[in-house]
Amino acid sequence: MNIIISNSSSVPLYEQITQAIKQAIFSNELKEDEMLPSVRGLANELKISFLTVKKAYDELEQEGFIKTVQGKGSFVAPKNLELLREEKLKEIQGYVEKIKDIALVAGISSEDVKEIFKIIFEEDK
Amino acid sequence: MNIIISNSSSVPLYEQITQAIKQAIFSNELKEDEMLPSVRGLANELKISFLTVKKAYDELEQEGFIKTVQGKGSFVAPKNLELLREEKLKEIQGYVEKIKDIALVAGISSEDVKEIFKIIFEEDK
DNA sequence: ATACTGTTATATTATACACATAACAGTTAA
DNA sequence: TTAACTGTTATGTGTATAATATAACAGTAT
Repeated sequence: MNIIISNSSSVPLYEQITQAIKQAIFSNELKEDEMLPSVRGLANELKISFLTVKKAYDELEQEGFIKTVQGKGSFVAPKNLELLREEKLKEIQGYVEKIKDIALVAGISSEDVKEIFKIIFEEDK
Repeated sequence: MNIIISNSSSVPLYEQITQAIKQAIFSNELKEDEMLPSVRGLANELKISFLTVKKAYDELEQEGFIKTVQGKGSFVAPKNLELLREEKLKEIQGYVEKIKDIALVAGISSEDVKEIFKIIFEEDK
């Protein structure tokens, strides 16, 4: 696993881990049914507590990305393309919400935002 | 001042206040040189601690939206809203570009993004 | 049995947020 | 000048989240 985490980031360590693993799953670096690093193994590798890794894995399992079996380990769940798509849609939703907040505070109309959308999405089509 | 805050929001109270006041300044509900509610006055109105209001006001002053004078009060700063607006537009542009990248990778159509946009921007009014 | 896996419990440290209380300081009008 | 407003500062409390350390417990495989 190639995971880089930063102690100084405002993003919690366990979130950085879940993000990195999701990314690995999306890019197929981690394949279906493949075993993830053990909680203690990854913790040692990253020089953090295994509890932090466990928290990340719990979140990944909660969201359906991995399956964990006590005594055996954690494994990439059978891929569900719809789930992955939902994940990306949520990400986009988050950005749109940020845009909405900015527009609201700055008195920028939804028409102005729509115009930006048009320009960006059509600029190289 | 018509400020609505929610302590169940993940956004800190003082941030909710700064956002609301920025919005009031942008919408000209609060005009240039106009006095803001006193820290204690607004705190009483919102039934929160004046320290929380002060933190919000400190942030607003830090960002140049208001000027505070001890003994007198806090006042809307001389505006340069056009520049601020331009800044915000650029910020939005950056987010839209991120969205475009995500959508491309995940095979999400611009129509789907447009749909998300519609939902988010119309959900509260 | 041993050495791996994951799980759970308890306690500690640090930080951010919000609060209450009290005292202090500047401005203004009665 | 005093009273009643403004903002400022200091101290302490409570809560939540994040991350840690340590220890013990439980399942799996060889």
